[in-house]
Amino acid sequence: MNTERLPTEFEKKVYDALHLIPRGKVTTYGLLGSYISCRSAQAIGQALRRNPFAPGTPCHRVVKGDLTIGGFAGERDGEPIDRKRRLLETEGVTISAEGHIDPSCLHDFDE
DNA sequence: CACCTGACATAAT
DNA sequence: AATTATGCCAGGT
Repeated sequence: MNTERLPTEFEKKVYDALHLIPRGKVTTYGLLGSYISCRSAQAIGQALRRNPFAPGTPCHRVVKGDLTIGGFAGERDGEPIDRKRRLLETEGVTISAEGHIDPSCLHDFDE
């Protein structure tokens, strides 16, 4: 067994950043990347996609730079996305019918 | 709006 | 160990 790999420092940063996000708020991959000094949002998305701590890690609180839902559970559309949407709304995040998240729900790491 | 490029990390070969 | 392929993207043309 032991087919699972250990979480890397990079992933730890990503998960830790997620824990900094208060309930009812969301952040973007760009902001997260800026916080962990990573200019690649894709690497972050990959770390979230693995989500070794799921569902303990609120990966659904991360959205795209366009304030769109983005993807979830490795899916860019489908039911997972609908669940993510509902989850954010349940936590207090306002989302438009087009999938656009209210900018007031964005969380800043510098504060 | 569609497409390509750039930047970063992991898994697979 | 090195290279290739891929991945909840971002930004620019």
